[in-house]
Amino acid sequence: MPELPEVEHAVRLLRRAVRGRTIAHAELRHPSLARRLPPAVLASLAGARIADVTRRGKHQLIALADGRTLRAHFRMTGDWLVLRAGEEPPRFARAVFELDDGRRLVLEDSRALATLDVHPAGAPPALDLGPEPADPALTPEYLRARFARRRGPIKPALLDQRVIAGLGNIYAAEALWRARIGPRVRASSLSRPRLAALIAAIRAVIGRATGARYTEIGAARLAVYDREGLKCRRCGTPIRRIVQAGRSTYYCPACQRR
DNA sequence: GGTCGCCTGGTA
DNA sequence: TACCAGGCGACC
Repeated sequence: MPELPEVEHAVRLLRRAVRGRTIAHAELRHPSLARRLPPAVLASLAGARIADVTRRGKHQLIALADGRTLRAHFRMTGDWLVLRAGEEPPRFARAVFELDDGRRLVLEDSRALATLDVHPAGAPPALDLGPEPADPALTPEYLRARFARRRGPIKPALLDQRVIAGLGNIYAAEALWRARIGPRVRASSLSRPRLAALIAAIRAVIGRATGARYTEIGAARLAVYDREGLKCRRCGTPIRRIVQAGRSTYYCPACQRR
């Protein structure tokens, strides 16, 4: 379940598995998805050839040869499975796409918060996302401008996808720790050098979105996330947990400056 | 800006 | 039984 590297991993898997294939049949297995995709739209996916799979932020964009875009967002627990012909979809299969070669592409999502949308040809999704972490357009000057009128703390601001696309709760906390910036510091108060350090930290923790999954990175590599009460890897002070904008924030109260 | 709701599960 | 969960949009 995904932050940007996990989504990138999923996109690569998906591209390799389904590009060039045609959807033979599409089926939804949860009412919250059915609410988004009317039966007629779902039925219209049959016969569509998959031209390519790309990513923008945490959105997966499945380009269909007829010009439409099938957009998938994993939210908290979504993932793709590719089943060989005859394999049974698992308990948490929320959408099943049967392909022309008999394999089935399954959206697996225990919490059922993931979304699927179909965008008509000629009307690609308008996502209103900021630059990707790896985008050279992500500069201290850019962040200065975006944060200038924000009164609130930096941590929730980093989760705003309109500012930076793809940063999630874990890596926002990790990046702030690396840059030694306290999560409650006002976004607008950060100087250019500190923003430069923050950008470098974001790139370091996200990696190059090489597709390493959180579970494969292993919790041992994380500096603060989910480490409440454990010693800061830099200074030994116990890590603290607070709640900001309804999300957990983990940080070191000693070496992350206020 | 903050809080809640969406859903359902895993874990203390 | 209660709390927590990697996201995000609606609402105040």
